[in-house]
Amino acid sequence: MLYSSGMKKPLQKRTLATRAKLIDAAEKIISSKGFGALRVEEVVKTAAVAKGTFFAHFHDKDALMDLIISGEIDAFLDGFEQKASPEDLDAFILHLLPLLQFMTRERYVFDLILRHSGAAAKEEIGPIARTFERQVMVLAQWISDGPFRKDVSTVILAEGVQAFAVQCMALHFCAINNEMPMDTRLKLYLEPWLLCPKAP
Amino acid sequence: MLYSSGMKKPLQKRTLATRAKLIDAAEKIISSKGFGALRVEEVVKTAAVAKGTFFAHFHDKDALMDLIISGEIDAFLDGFEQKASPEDLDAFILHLLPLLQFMTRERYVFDLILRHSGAAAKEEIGPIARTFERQVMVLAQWISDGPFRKDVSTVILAEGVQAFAVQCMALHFCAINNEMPMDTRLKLYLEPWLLCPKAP
DNA sequence: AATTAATATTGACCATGGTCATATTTATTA
DNA sequence: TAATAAATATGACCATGGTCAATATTAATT
Repeated sequence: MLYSSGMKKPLQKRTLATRAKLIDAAEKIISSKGFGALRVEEVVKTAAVAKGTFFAHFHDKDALMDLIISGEIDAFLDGFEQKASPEDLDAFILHLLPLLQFMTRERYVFDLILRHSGAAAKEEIGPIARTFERQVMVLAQWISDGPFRKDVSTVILAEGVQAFAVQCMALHFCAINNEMPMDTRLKLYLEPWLLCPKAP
Repeated sequence: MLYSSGMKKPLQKRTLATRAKLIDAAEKIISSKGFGALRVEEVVKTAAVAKGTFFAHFHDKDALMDLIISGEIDAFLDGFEQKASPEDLDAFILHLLPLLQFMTRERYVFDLILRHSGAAAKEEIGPIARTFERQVMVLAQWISDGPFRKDVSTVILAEGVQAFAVQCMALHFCAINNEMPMDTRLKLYLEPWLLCPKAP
């Protein structure tokens, strides 16, 4: 079974070791071939365990991806919390951009993130969904610290930024015509969203 | 092969007939068991053709879904174009709601729509992606006709509405806690988005 | 009508994610 | 430490989407 934070005794050395072997194997494959090329068969072969073992540790392939990708997103958020809040809209977008670029580095990754961002339909909220909540908190802080509109709750504003970011990322995968870079498009949305009761 | 609008001679009676059989079979299955339960095997069995035939008509299962779902969305948009534009924000949301409810009737459907809304990574823009473009046009018209802000391009505003709607639908699938109905949440976003330079 | 070219259909086969009864290992108890 | 219970690991097996060389049908050409 899958041990997520707050569950009963996930102890037992062997378990942790196997789990680590699986994750290591997966990360190795991902770093050489990308997320989309990961095959469960190859993970278990690399980790030298049986196929069934994989599914004893992760509910499905998505769950492993969820875990690994959320780890990367969390690293970005850690970085965000380190740095000072951006002092204007351009800096705001520039700060955010690397995360958006990671999320769109592969179509597969973006689809998976999208699919998991709204929390699993199940009872348990997944790792990526948690990073989305955390992202809202970070963005809300940025907004609260910056020269942005004050007539709307920072959380709503932050959720809006997230929605616009998703929109931009989705359009990023669009057909030929759409050559507008993500950050340019994002500014198009965020200007009227964050700077609305215009200050001169 | 798949004949999308604007391609060469899709004629030949037999082809059209087979294609219709496949779509009919799919719709029959969907109406009785839902989109998520559709199996290609069952479609071809119901349509009394071989499995390979399915893939001669549709690039993959998603392509068929794309076609059928886009048909339903287009029906909503037809309805929207029939009726007069909503005269305030509440009516705006109420008009839109049935479409959002259709899109969220099954998790499977929502995921598929999301995946296809940003246009296939390929060269050809798919049916659902086209409905999204069309939706922007309809929403832009609504916005232009209604008592909404005029300081931003109606197309940008419409794209924003779409982004917020997607956000609300995604959150709709969230875990237990999230009991806020979609329309309530949508209003939370659209009020500051569409009514920003507030009129009394 | 007969021949040829283009198009459509077929179904055995493959790739890959996921299941589950059984076996093995670890923890607990007598 | 031996016996027992609980937790883990195993791999044959299944479900399902998708491929493709071979076959059959329709259209075009003589």
